[in-house]
Amino acid sequence: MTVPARPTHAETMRGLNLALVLEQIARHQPVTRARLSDLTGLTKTTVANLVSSLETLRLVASAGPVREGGRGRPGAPLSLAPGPVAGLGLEVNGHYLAACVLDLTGAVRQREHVRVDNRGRDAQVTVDALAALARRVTARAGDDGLTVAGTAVALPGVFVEGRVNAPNLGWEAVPAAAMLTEALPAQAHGVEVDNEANLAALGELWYGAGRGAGSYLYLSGETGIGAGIVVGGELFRGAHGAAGELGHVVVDPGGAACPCGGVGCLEQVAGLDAVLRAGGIDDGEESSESRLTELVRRLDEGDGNAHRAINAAGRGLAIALVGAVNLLDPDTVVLGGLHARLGPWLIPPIEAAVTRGGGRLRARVPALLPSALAEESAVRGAAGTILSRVLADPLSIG
Amino acid sequence: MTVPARPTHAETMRGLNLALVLEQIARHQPVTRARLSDLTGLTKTTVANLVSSLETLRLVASAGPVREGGRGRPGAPLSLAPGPVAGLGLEVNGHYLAACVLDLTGAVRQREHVRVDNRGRDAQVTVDALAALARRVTARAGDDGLTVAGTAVALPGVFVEGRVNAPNLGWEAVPAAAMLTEALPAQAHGVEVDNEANLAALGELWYGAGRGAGSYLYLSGETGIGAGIVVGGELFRGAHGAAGELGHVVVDPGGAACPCGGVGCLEQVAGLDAVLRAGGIDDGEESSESRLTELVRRLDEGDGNAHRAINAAGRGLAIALVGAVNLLDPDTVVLGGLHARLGPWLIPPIEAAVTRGGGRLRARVPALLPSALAEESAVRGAAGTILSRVLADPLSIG
DNA sequence: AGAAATAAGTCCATCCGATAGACTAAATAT
DNA sequence: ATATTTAGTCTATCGGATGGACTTATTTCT
Repeated sequence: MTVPARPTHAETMRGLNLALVLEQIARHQPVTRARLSDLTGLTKTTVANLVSSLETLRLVASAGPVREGGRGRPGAPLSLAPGPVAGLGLEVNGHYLAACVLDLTGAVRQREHVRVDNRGRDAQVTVDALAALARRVTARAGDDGLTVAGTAVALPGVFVEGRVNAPNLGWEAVPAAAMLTEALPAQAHGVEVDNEANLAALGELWYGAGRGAGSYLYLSGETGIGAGIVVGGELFRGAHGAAGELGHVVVDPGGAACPCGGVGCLEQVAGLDAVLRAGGIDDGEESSESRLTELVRRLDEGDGNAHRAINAAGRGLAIALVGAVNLLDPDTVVLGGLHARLGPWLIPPIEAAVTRGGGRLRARVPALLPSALAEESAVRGAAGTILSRVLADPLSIG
Repeated sequence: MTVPARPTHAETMRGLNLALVLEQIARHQPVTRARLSDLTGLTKTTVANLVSSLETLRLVASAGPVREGGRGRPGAPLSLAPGPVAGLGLEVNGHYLAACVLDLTGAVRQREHVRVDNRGRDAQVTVDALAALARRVTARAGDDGLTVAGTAVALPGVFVEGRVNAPNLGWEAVPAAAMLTEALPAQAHGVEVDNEANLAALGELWYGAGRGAGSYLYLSGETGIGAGIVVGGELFRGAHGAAGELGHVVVDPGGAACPCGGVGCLEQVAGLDAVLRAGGIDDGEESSESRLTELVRRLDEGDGNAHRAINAAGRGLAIALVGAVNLLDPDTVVLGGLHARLGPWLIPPIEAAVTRGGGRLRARVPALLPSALAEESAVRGAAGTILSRVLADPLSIG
């Protein structure tokens, strides 16, 4: 269906085949050249050629001779090199800053998580703190023999023409990408910025609850509610990159007004503040973390207000998800953040509603899973973005 | 991001470049080889080579020497050949059968529309009638010097493992693709079957209201309500091809039960039957066509029931569309079928609601347009599907 | 009108990268 | 030890894009 916009010449062909071989190595490692020839449909000769390029790029290395006792000459097994290429993932959230470095094999080589209240802090101050964190982590990764090939940052906001609106941070039209490029170490050139829900969805896809799924909806619930939509192993971003604003789907036509301008938005019944308030937990001075823990305690105790709050949230989520499932046809739904914590109470009623609503239309009802990476989904996804680019275009690291 | 699953070799490269050149000819015709070289980034030599292949495939021909008074030697302008390659589009609907033949330039070379009530008719009978229609149209196209390169069929149903469930036709698990392949003329080998809303969305995309849009939601409203989702010029089908079931989005949590198993589905307030019933128009013997005309008459007259009915439908559609727009981020919404007819009454309130709901989050509120092709969207889209395949892979026509 | 300039299109030698198949290497089976 | 089997390398070849020289058709300058 899609025709490439650019011409294809011999080098393009080589790039595509390099990526193809590298991808198969990643998927089947350790793997011999002979097997790669079968997997890719390329000749043994060509595979040997491509592999030798990948070796000089230091993306691939021969792993120990893992034999499995066949007949003829044993093959030389190849695997992704655990260095020097690495991806750096960063995250800014209302309540913390986080960073992690992944090597090509997807292993976490560095991680750091700093609790700090970023809500309402000056954007420049937050960016500087993030840059400092990035420098620390990058330095430690360097000591470990790793070179960061790129950086991606997860932000809880919507991107409009290169500027970020992040209500939960108090950011309005902040040129985050530019500020970060400025503040980050030079080797992190070409910083990418993306929505937290999108990157968390990718994190779960590559390293967490979505690994088997191939196509799903990741629900990112904190103060705001967003969704990352994965279809056929790729993120669905919509026309302007603003897809997935599940928090403002209407779930209660007669309900309360929302700051977004609408009425009865999901966020108003299933967002963090709404749930805590309805659960009878005061704003107070405490962190939302400890207030959430308190809510969970009351739920365990059987407190009536807490249960009414979570039932309302469950009903809202069910309505929104029935709609999303009907529109998007995913095969799994992953609950993250707040809703992963509340999974034990939320999942059964939502599952029932999704099965009922439109259930007769569909061959299979999507499964509902809690996030597997908890607060790390977004940083892992961010770092993975860099790795996935390297895998898709090995020559890009020059 | 995406790595091709298949190896790339010299011939693959050629195929891609052929498609690239052909696509540019389609987009910029009439166009000279020199200009194509600029547009594609391929050398003059290569372009000349590729064009000569396209000429022997009879996909491209030199159009009259349209000069624009430049200096040097004038170029030989190339255009898509208006034959012999053509695509055949078919449609089965509750109330009619339709067919059309498009040549490569997208011109309608044959069309036929047969009013017939297919609801509850035996599927085999309907398929045979469709095949007869296809044969007639194909024969006439043949007299006109056209060869049908493929056939696509639009059905108002959901596809589950190759079988169609089409409640509005009374079809359950009908192996439509197989039956059609059997019944249709041999040259139509490899018949494709797709959802009516999807093909109508493509029809509007290529030849109708979506031509400028690039990314939109097409609302296909008759007895059932479906949506075709176009993003970046491509159809979004979801994990199992069942995306776009907008009719079963929940818009009235306390509302009526729907045969799908859910409660308060959009179809129950904005589907054809629901609107007619609420508008006080009896079932009777008349066709839904004439009943709809009657509703429009009463709306013009200012009848209270009719207005209440359409207001309820508008509210439901607004809720569903606010959700869909938030999730999918299209830049346009196109109303088709029933809702195109009722556009004058529906569009203003929906537009207001979509602007309110989530309006502050988005840079631009999507435009709302009525369908430009009316009942022809789906057949045109179906035929266009064939043409788009030829354009994307010129060698496929051998 | 003739010459110079300009642009389009063709021809040819070359280069890049994949291929097929012969050849070498390293293991097991007899 | 020898035959067999499988892995990996080497070499000639082929398909297809390239760059630059060449031819052709038209406008502009003199």
